[in-house]
Amino acid sequence: MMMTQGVRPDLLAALEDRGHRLTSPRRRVIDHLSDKLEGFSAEQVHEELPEVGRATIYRTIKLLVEAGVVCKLALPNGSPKYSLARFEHHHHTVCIRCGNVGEFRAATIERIVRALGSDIPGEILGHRIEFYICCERCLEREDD
Amino acid sequence: MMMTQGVRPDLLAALEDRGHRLTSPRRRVIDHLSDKLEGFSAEQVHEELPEVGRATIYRTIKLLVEAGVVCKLALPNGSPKYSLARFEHHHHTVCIRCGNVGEFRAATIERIVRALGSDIPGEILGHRIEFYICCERCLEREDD
DNA sequence: GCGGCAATGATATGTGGTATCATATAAGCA
DNA sequence: TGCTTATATGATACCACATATCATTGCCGC
Repeated sequence: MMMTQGVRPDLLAALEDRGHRLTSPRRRVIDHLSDKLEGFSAEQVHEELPEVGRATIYRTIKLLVEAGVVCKLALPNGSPKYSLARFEHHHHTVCIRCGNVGEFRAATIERIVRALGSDIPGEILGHRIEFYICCERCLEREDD
Repeated sequence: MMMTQGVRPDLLAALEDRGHRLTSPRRRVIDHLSDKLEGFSAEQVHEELPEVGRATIYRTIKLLVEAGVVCKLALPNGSPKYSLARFEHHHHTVCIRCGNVGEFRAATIERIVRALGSDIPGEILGHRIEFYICCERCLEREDD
């Protein structure tokens, strides 16, 4: 099982390492996010933390994304969603029923991506790979 | 080379086949899009076709996306972009310098996606794969 | 050619996010 | 420990991208 207690210091350190101040609004946002094993939206965090300004919520999440400890992904309709990054480089599964976000690493994908380099004209700078799924929990619930 | 003249009838037919009326605003939008070998945004089309209402631009593009003849993709920052669909199922390359959108099909990717099914808990409903590149034209321009 | 229903477009609203800027505060330094 | 100042905050305004509303228009099947 993933250790959840370890996330908070990582997020704090990520900001500190990049020369940002550990202000109390930022601590509050990070405390709040540390619990979120599922994906979250910025608006949702804003509703859950009304004592922290909207702009600060967005700014803090943006800093965490830039630091690589939170990732921004997109639902099929394009609406944004954030999730804590557990692995360095990975891809996402998003359950389109419950919105749960999973992570997976796949060496095969990385190998394919490299191999595709020759088919694609120009220089590959990055990629985005997301799988839209119906998760096991939601599949079970459908059987009721 | 891709035939460009053939796109317009395809787009018109896509709407007609789904029971939508071929109104003059829709024809105007489709006429305009037929030329667009590069990606485009809805706002851009709106600016270029001020005589067609904003809502109608968005509605028409949405219908074309639903019909599968236009695809919606996202830049790395998440901002949306549309492109004419040349192939049935494909993935995109987006040049982050000039915004040009390319398409590619890769049987390898589809095979990998199927194989990954066993690694991913739940049922795979769809996926999104986008490559962010610097296209050849922009690479050349950098050499100046 | 006409009537109904789909489509239009002006307007308002919603969501996700950034710019501005006066005020507050973290944290390096004396 | 308390000063200094660059950095961060948050209220507000604004922007991009889009959808909801609804009175009016016009496509197209009869």
